[in-house]
Amino acid sequence: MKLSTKGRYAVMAMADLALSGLERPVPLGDIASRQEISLSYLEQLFAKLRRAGVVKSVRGPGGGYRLARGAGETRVADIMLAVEEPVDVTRCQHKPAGCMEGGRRCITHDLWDELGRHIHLFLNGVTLEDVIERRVLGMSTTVDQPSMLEQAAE
Amino acid sequence: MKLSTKGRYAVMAMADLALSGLERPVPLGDIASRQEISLSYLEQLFAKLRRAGVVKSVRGPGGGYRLARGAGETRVADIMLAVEEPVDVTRCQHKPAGCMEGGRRCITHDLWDELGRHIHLFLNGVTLEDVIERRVLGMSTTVDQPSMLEQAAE
DNA sequence: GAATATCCGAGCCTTACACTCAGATTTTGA
DNA sequence: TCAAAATCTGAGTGTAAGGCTCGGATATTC
Repeated sequence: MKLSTKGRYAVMAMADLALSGLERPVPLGDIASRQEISLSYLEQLFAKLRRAGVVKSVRGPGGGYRLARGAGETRVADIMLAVEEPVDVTRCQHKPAGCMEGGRRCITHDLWDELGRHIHLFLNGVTLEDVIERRVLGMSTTVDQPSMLEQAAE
Repeated sequence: MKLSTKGRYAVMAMADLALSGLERPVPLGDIASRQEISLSYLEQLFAKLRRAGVVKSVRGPGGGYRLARGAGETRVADIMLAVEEPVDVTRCQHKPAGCMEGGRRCITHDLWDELGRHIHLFLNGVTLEDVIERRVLGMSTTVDQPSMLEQAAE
């Protein structure tokens, strides 16, 4: 998973949506002015989020976006994956099996693999609800690993 | 901490150095050809690594680079920090206290903070020795948290 | 039918990444 | 002593991606 401000903007906007979108759909213009993000840019991000099934849209006046599921069921990892480019990552990834000639994996392959998994595990363990309830601090010292069952259910 | 191929190249080269540099200093040309990285680019990376105290250089014929400390004491996080740009990270970081007007921290501030700490903890828990001994796989499911004492010693 | 919203695609500017080039400096050893 | 091997250094280059703008199409409400 890649990490750039694009993903951060998306999560900021989604947190804003989760906070203010309890009743009616929230127009992007509102989020744009509150979070100081360009409207057109937000539109692009939310197009991806919609295609990924993270939000639903309502067109026309009184329309806007709402969460597809509850804030407690929307994981930060889903948002990042929807918005960020699909991981390029060196010359390791785009060769089918192994990144060096002769099909061997390069010496650091496992490391990046593991780091990616690590980041994903963390972001997958944080929901939008955690974010807006400010329950995130300290999570990396007391990691709450999702159970095997939860993992398998995705 | 940023994550790009620059850091990956650096770790690849350092792993190569740890493997082949047991006796004498290793010239960058050797690493460049083995890892298929441009020599001039490697020179730039190793200049940063040297300034950070991660490697030592020996000039002249028969010279090259060697690890400043042992492979077991060289942490991946040190390599990444030496080489990667010093974290830009949204408009959160470059304002002294709080990233929104009025000194409040934005709603997602804690999240990125915690993610950064999480990544650092992981990479700080992996040494070059772990990498070349292929002991990395599975680390993120059984996280070995460095003890508080180790943390404080840095 | 006018206003409000999502949709969509093209394009622009800047920056960083990955890399090249040309050369200076230090040291070895023949 | 001098040529070769190596680290150093700074300047510059091409490309791609990130962040953003613009112009408009489409859908829906009042």
